[in-house]
Amino acid sequence: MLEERRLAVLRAIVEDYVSTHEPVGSKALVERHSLGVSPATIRNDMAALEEEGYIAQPHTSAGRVPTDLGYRLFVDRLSGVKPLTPPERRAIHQFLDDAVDLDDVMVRTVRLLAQLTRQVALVQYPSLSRSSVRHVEVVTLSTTRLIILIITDSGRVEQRIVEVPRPVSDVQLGDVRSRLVVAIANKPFSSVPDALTDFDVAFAPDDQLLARLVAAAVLEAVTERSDERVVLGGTAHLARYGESFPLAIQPVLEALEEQVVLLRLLGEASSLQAVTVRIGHENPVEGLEATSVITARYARGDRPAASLGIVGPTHMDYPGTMGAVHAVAQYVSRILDEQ
Amino acid sequence: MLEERRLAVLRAIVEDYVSTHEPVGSKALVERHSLGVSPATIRNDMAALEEEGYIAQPHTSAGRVPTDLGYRLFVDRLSGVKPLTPPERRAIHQFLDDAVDLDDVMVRTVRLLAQLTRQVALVQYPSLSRSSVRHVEVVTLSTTRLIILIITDSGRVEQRIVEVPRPVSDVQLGDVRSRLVVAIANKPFSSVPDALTDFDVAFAPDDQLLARLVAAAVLEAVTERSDERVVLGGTAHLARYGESFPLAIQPVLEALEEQVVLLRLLGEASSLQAVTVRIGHENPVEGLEATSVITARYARGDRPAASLGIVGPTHMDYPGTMGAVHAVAQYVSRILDEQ
DNA sequence: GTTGGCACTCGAAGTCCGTGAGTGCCAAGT
DNA sequence: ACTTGGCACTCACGGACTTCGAGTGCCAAC
Repeated sequence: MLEERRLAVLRAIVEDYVSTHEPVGSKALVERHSLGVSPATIRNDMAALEEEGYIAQPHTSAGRVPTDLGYRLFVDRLSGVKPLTPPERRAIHQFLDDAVDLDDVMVRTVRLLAQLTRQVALVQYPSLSRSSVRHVEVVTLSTTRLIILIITDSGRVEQRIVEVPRPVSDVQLGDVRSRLVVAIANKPFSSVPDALTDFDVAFAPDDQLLARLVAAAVLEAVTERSDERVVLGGTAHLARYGESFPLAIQPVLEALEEQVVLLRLLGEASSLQAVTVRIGHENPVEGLEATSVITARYARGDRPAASLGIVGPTHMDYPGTMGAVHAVAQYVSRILDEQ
Repeated sequence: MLEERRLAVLRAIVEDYVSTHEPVGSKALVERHSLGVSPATIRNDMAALEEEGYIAQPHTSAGRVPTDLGYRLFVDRLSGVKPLTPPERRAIHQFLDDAVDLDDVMVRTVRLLAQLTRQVALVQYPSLSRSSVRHVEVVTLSTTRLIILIITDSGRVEQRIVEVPRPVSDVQLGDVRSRLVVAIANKPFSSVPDALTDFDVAFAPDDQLLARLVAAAVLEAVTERSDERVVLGGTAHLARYGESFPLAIQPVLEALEEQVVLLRLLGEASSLQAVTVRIGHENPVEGLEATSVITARYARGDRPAASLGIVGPTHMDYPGTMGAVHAVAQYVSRILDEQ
């Protein structure tokens, strides 16, 4: 009973603080929520909550503000995931259905997510590591430059440019191409390294160097996890917090410019269904101590593909944002599946 | 004599304001620059300059600040383009020489430019309109989905996905592919539309729909100026102006999220050699009234390819920034040329 | 055309309250 | 054993007031 009300108080504090962005006091709390007790009682609960580390006062004689720990408890036990409204769902549909290719899906998704959540959005390209090779093509750009194209079953195209020391004849090229196709076409990426070991030995001695170079480039394209590309959008939302809040945007913008950082933010998402929330200091990235990251995985068919999510201030609308991230991940999965 | 000193005063004001970001007064001016006259004289000149609209006072009894017009005069007549230091040149070299493909060149360039100028950097992909088709490839992704790849002579790969109503046989596909190659391989983009008119009539009636769909996709890829892609970087620099300056970053970030806007910023650059500077309100984009844009064209071989540049507050170091933009454009031209 | 002098302006920064939201604690009430 | 009203206390915030000084325009003298 007692414990229960305390949690209700915490929930109310989080909700009020998120909507007003101002420290919330006992009196205001009683007025805005029908808690059925007096401010004095609330004060006792607040003192307890503060003791336990869930809330804090910016200074004596100010209202309370949730701590990271408070948000954590709120997310874990006090809030659900708010489903989207039908109009929102419809908007997602319309927006994503018009996408023409994979790049377009990614760009549209990031825009959509930024718009829905009014936060900075991140979308990772589907992982290559579970893709397979649909087709390989080798084309000359000039006499000593080749471009190798690897088309995956997901419609993604990886390219690598190879410089060769000596001009390549059409015959040589044809030879390499056909052997390459035989070796790796329709094989999963994971088996390509095996398939290409000793790729060069079958060639005439003069062509072995060429074969080696091509094989190396293919290998690089397949293993180098260049799939780890992240699209970013909605950074303007960062500027919305009119300096009044403890969110210095410079370090955040800086962090977001690093692909590596973006990958780390998205990378550690857990299970497929759930939405992952990382709050404030829980976040492994320097410069983002005052932000929370909400991510979800999306899938292609039955296998997880990659993650998407948002970055925003810790005092955000968790239920709503989690709902949006979840919904978008689902829809992206569906879109990819259709293709 | 008189006229000359007035210009010297304007130059001094711009230089001081750019370095201190504070309105500059007559006394400070005399102290920091050896103008050889007294503050009172400077005041007279300042009054004249203000009369003519080159400088303004934020409020009575404050120093002067250059107006957009003042910066314009400064750029046109008072400042040169500051060449880079040898170490800087070396850094550019090293940084760009490691690029492995076109995407990489673009990404590295934008980083480099942002770092050198400490401003937001923009780099446009080389124009496709002057490219020619190196090779075309058609590959099936599933029975009813094809992917068309167009490899340009600059090593860029354009892709389009085509949905076809009926499954396509290997024979049909081979037919389409070979005819497509005959029709457009090694032709400049500009002549592709002509080359593809009536592409379908040579096919068997049953295959004409397929041919039409493929031709349409190729045409779209070639004409849709999808070359108009801009890479953006260094947005964190926007946050450097600690709120103290009349640069609200939100509208700027918003503007920079629109590809269309970026293209407009880069699009109207003038001649190949010169660096274009657009100051404050001269800028055609809403939200960027308080920023200046400095752009330069880069080339591939002898033909202009596209533009790159930076966006920053009007009170920036014009000579240095112009130097950096110019130098980077040159180096990018060189790199592209080598490839 | 230049200069020193001088009165004037006015934003920035500091100081000094008054106000009020908010707190913690306590004793009384249920 | 909680809850509650009462009460003294704290302290950030905002307004009013003042001081300070950089900077100005103007003018008479050089």
